[in-house]
Amino acid sequence: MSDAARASTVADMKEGPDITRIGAMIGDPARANMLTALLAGRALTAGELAREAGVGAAAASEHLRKLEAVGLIARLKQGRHHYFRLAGDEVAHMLEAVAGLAAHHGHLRNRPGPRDPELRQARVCYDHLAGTAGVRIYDSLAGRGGFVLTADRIDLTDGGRARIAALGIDLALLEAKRRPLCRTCLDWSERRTHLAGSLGAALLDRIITLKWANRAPEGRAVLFSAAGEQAFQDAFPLI
Amino acid sequence: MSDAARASTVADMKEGPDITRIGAMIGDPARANMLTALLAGRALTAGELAREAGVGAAAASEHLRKLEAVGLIARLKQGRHHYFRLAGDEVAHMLEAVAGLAAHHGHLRNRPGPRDPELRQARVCYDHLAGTAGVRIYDSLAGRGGFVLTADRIDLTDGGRARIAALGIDLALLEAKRRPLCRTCLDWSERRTHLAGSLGAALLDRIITLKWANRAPEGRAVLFSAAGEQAFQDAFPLI
DNA sequence: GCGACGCTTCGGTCCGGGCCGAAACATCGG
DNA sequence: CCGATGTTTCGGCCCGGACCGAAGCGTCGC
Repeated sequence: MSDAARASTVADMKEGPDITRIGAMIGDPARANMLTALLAGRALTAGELAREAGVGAAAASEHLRKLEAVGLIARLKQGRHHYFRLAGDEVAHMLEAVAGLAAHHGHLRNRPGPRDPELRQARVCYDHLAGTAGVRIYDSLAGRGGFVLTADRIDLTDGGRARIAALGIDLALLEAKRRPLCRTCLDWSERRTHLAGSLGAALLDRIITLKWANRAPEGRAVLFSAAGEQAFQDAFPLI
Repeated sequence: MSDAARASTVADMKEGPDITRIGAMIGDPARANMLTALLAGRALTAGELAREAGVGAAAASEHLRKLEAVGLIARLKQGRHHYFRLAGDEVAHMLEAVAGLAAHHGHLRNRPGPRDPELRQARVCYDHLAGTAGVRIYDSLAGRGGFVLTADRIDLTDGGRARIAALGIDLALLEAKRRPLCRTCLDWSERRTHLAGSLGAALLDRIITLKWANRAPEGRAVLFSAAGEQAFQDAFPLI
């Protein structure tokens, strides 16, 4: 049997979407490093991503072209720089799901790194808050009847809406957008669900605006000030 | 810069778990087909997965060893067969996330197909009946005192022997063989035990001989006729 | 005991693709 | 215009790994 004949036979057997292309993207170390770096939610240039991946400019360009072709990242040309970002929160959600499995099975990176505790405490997951702080938001809202879980959705209750509004977030503005308001996202460090979607993004944005915390200049860490930590815990009490 | 030096530099930059190994598993077409086949929730043998993947037994064995080492699938040795299933619902969730992205961007493959419900209703498990029908045989015999369960054996009672004989099965012939008469086999679609062993094989053979059902020309499906379905339910009433 | 069957291991082949250096292209500042 | 800088494209090297056939085990059935 020729390779072409076998390939077509296999293709006929397939059921469901073709997950091979996406898996191959994550399966390469250089591309995995790029995607992990982009999980911080910031747009990075080709050169920066080449350094993150540990490869030369030529190899990086090839990788970025493939990632864009598959639809995992988006390109924005600005002057002589090419900026790249994740294509959407669905990509971030998928990457976190993979990372969760990897962490569960003990496939941790060679060196935990000095920033690892900070990352577990609070980090950016694409555009919302993850880590202990992210889970706290979810638990606080859930524990006080802030939302109700249906089969596959989260719906805010009146009480939950009031608490969100008290933080200065305009819910009507968020709901006008096509993007889902509430989504769950599995946390690889806490192995718990936290809040994603436009509301999750708005909450992170509000926390930064209120200066409760600042984003680290590089990476995904979110650093709370002492006063900000206190205000955050008051805003999202447990039980 | 040497490869080793670059690798350590990259390791220092890395944040979070290593997603590369899992991505590489999904990235190979043969392994992706295996995982997709296992997404149905049933346990499949190495040979069946080799056919699903479109590769030989040797290549399939290699793939299954790697998938098991990474923790995506679990192995259950049963006789000379090796059954494989997904390691857990988290694996399924991750695969669904990847498949969702693939479907959103790429093109859909063949849909699950009409055979799937038939397989869950009645299918061949090595040489005996599994699925809803297989479980029904076990439940009917057990519920009416057809056999008694000891620590590790199943023994037919006189009442059970009479019911088997009434179907036209020569029990003395079966017992003359060295193969165990009764065995239990875990059903992966029903998650229940059903009847295996030489009696289980004889029952399936009898059902085919009596033309209550026919085996599908391909695959494992067992298709009951309307009259055969009625006769089957009369022969194995519940409670 | 024997052969048949399913799965794994071993040895070897071969192809895809990841990488780099060099050159081409694009953009900016002067 | 010019060189400097960022990115892509091209040509070629090379290694990892996917694959198969054959041999080695273990299990089943007679």
